[in-house]
Amino acid sequence: MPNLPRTKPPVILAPTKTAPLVTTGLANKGRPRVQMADIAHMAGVSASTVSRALSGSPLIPEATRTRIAELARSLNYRVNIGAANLRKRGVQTIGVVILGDNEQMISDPFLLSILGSVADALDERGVSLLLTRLKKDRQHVLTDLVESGQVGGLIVVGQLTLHEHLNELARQGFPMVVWGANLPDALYPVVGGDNAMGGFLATQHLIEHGCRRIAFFGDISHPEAALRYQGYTRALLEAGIEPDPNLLQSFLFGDSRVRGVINHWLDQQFSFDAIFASSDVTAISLIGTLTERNIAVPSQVRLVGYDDIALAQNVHPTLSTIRQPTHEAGRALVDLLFDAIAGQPRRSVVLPASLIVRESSA
Amino acid sequence: MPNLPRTKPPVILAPTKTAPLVTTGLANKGRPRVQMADIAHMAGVSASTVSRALSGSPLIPEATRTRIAELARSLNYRVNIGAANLRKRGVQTIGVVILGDNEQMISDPFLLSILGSVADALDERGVSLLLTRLKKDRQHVLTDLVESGQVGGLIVVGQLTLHEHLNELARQGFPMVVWGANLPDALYPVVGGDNAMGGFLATQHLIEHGCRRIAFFGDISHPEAALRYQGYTRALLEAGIEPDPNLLQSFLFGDSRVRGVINHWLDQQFSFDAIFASSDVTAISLIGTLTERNIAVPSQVRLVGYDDIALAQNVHPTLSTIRQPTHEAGRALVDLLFDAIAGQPRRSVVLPASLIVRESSA
DNA sequence: CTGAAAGCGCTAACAG
DNA sequence: CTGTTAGCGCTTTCAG
Repeated sequence: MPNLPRTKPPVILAPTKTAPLVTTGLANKGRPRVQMADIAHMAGVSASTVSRALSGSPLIPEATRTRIAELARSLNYRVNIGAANLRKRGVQTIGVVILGDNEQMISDPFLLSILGSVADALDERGVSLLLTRLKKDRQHVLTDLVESGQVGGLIVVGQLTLHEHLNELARQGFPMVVWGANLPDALYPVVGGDNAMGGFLATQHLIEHGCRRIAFFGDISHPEAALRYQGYTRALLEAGIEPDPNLLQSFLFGDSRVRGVINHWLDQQFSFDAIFASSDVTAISLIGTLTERNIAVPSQVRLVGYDDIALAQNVHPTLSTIRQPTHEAGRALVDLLFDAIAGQPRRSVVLPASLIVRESSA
Repeated sequence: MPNLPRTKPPVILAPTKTAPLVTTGLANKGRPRVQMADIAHMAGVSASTVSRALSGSPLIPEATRTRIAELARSLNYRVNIGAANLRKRGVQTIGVVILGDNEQMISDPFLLSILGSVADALDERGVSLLLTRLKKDRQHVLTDLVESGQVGGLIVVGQLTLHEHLNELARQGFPMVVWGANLPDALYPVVGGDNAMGGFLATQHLIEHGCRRIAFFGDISHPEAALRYQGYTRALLEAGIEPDPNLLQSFLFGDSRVRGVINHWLDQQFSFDAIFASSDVTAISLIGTLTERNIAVPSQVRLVGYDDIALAQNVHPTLSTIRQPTHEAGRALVDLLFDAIAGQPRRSVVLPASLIVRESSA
C-alpha cells in the first residue's frame, strides 16, 4: 500500500489501521505538520526526490531543486531531524556537560565564555548543543546521553573529582573531550589552559615586583588549580623563596568565604604582601575585602587573578590576571571531539596562558 | 519477514538487502550498540515485552520487569530516544534560545543564573535542554528548531528587538515563552521581573537618601531597561523631581564604555549625586571608575545596581541592588511553556523585585 | 499477560 | 535523473 499523505487521503482500499495513539511527548500538539510526503505530492514527485532536492543532491537538476525548495519554504516545511537521524543512524547533536561546583549552578563568568565559544564552534559545524548540568553522584547521565543516542559525543567542562569516572568512559571508547587539566594518566582528550605556566607567570611577576610573602587562593583539589599552584611553587623556588603552607588558602572556585579568610588573616596580623587568586571573581572579591580593611592594592598587597573576565578591566584598581584564550578553547574542544568520534587517535591541547598586567600588581 | 536481530541472524530466507550505508552522522562510530531486539532475544521474550518492561508498564509482572531491567542495565542498554520519539510523535527536548547582545556571547553572570534555573526546572521534568545562541538576523532558527521537530517548545531569553518576530510566531501558535518585559501588546507568554517596580524602588531609595540628580545607566531600547527607566521616572516625579534627559545614559547591557562616559561627565563637571545602573556588572564598573577618579561611593555618589549577582556582596563598597528571584524564574518559564504546549490559554508571570540595601547607597 | 504486525518520517540502495 | 522499496529502532494497537 502506498504511503498515505495526511492532507489528502486517496481512496482507501483497505480499512485504515491507524488507531488512537495518545501523544505523550511535547511536540506537535495541535499544530498541523506538513511532511515530506505532502511536499512530494504537491510537487508531483516522489518523496525520494524531495529528500534529495532538499539535501542539495547534485542528482536533482537545479530547476527541480529550487522549485521543491521554494515549495517547502512556502509551507514552512523543515525536514524532521529525528526521523532523518534514525534513518542515517547518527545524530547531529553534542552533549555539553557542566559540572556544578556545588549545589548551585556555577556562577563564574568564565564558564559562560567557554560555553559560548563551544556553542559557536558547534554552530559553525551545524551541530546542536544539548546542555546538561552534572550534579553530584549522577554520573550515569554521561552514559545515558550517549547510549540513548541523544548525542554523538560529550564535551565535559571541568573534571573535578570525576577523573576516574572519565577515564573509565574513555576506556570504553566513549567519544568525549574534557576542558580541564591535562592529568598525566588521563585516557581522554583534554583541552585546557597552561595552568602551570599561568601560575608561574603570575607568581614570577609578583616576585619581580618585590613580593616575598605571596598567598595562593584556590582549591587545589581541583586539578586546574593544583597545576596553577604547582607553577606558583616553582616560581617561588626558582627565586629562592620557600613556599609557606600557611599562605595556601584552599577553597572552591567562586566561593564567597574570601571575606572571612582575609579578615581572619588581618586580625591575626598574618603577613602577606601579595595574593595570586585562582579566578578573577575571587580576586575581585579580594580587592573588595582588602579595600574595606584599608589595605591598599597594589601598594600594600599586590594581586593577580585568573581568567581575564570582562570586569577585570573595569574594577579599581584594574585587575592583573592570566588570560586564557576562550575562543580557541571552544574550537579546540570541538575539533578534538570530532577527531575522537571519527576514531582518530587521542590528542590533547594546551592553550597558552598570558599575563595581563594591570594596576592591581603594578 | 521478521525482524533480524543484529547479533544472531537467523536462517536467511531471502538475500539480505541491508546494504553499505555510509554513516554521515556523529553517533555510533565503532562502538557496538545493543538494542531492544537483542535484549528481547537474550531474555527470551519479544521486543514488545522489553519495551513495556523498561517503561514500567503494569502489564508486565514485577518479576519479568526486574529481570529485563537487570539485563538491560548489565548490558548498559538505554532505549534509543530518537527512535522512541519518532514512534511516539513527540520529543522530550526544549530549546533555550539566548539572544547574543552583540557579536560576543553574552557575559552577564545573571544570564547564567537564569540558564541554570531553567536547566534545573527542565531536569526535574526529565526534559533535555537544547541551547542555541541567536545571532542577528538569524531568526529563522527559531522556526527551524520547532518545525524540524528538534524541540517541543522554545524558551527565549531576552527579547531585544525581536518583539515583532516573536509576536508573529505566537500568532502561528508556536509553543514558547519569553524571559523579558511583559510588553502590553505581547501575544506570547512572558516571565520577567517587575522591572518598573525595581526601577521605582531603587530610585525611591536613592531619593530618600537625599539624592536629587540621579543618573540612569541602561539601554532603554531594551524593553526591560525601558521599564526600569519608567519606574525611575515615576519615582522622580512622585518626589517632585523633573527627570533630566542628560542623566539618561543609554548603552547596551554589559557594555564597557562605562569608564569613558563617567570620565566625560566628570571632565565636564557634570553634576550627579547618584546612579541607578540597569545591571550589577555595569554598577561594579561604575564603582571602579568613580573610585579611580576619587569620587567616593556612597558619600559623593550613591549607587544601586540590578540583578544581585554573587559579586555584589563582595565588592567594596558592597553593592545595593534589585534582586530578581532567578530560581522561580526558571520554574515559571518551564511551567508556562508546558502550559503553552498543552494548549492552555496564555498566561504571564511577573516576579517580584526587591531592593537589597548595601553600602553603595547607604 | 504476551507477541505479531504496523508504521512514526525519513533516506538510500537499487533498478530503471 | 527518478521512483520503488526497505528499513532505521522503537511503541502500540490488536488479537490472542
